[in-house]
Amino acid sequence: MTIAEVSKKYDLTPDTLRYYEKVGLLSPVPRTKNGIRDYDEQSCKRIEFVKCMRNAGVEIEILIKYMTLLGKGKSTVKERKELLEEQRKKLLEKQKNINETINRLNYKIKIYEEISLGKRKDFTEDL
Amino acid sequence: MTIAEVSKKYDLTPDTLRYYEKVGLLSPVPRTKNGIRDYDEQSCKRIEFVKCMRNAGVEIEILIKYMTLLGKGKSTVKERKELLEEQRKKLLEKQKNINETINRLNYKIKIYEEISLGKRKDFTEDL
DNA sequence: TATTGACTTTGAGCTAACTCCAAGTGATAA
DNA sequence: TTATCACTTGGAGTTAGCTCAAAGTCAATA
Repeated sequence: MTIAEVSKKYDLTPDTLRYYEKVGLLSPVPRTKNGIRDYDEQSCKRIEFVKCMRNAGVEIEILIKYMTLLGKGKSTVKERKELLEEQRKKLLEKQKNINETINRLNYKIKIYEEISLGKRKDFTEDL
Repeated sequence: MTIAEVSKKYDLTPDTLRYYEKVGLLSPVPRTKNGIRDYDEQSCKRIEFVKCMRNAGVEIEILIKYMTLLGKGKSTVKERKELLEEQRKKLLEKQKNINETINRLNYKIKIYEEISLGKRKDFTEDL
């Protein structure tokens, strides 16, 4: 697959794909004889994984570390597990924050709704 | 309340508090005769609100817009409601991404666990 | 043959959200 | 009185994660 195809498939710009490769998120992508990237199955899987993690806000540095461990084979399983557990912990925390904020927004929006409908003429701004 | 007290209370650095004020997230904080900030109830409420929103990743630009509308009184209720609805939509999307990623991490961690326990000697790296 | 268009590289530039620094002020402690 | 300390300001610096620009290569088309 060319970079344009992969770019379309995963909705990441070619620049971003090259950047990910440069910083070590992807093991060097195979090339044609003229040096043009020809993404294989493995590269695509990694890109999909990275995209998923990035969408959740996992830092690139962490992903580089993970990919490096992955490249070293089975001896790094324990370390990889610990790394993923740490990220999960962070995401659970983030999830909690987001849930709290959504609840707060729900409340505020409901109040504004009521004001709009004239059900609350008494409203004092409280945030 | 002094900036140091507020800083401690909300776990935000004094620099961050001054920054928030400078960019317009807080209406000018009251001062003592020597120009030292003396945070009042309203300032604290705003700080708490901003902190909650920032913890969920809501952009400062958006919050500035919201605070500006808030300052203009009841005529902006509809606009404020729309703004909050948009942010809620973004957070729901984010929540979805995070949930997906947590599920994926749970799966990976489980697999690594099994490998560690010798239950899976056959494992092929798949991400 | 000439040009188009997708690719390549290197390296600079950008944005958000802080974070830090230098220089100054004013109240309190020794 | 002198020194300390928490505060003040303006403005520069930092970090993550891209994003863009310039200059070049190569295969395919007019």
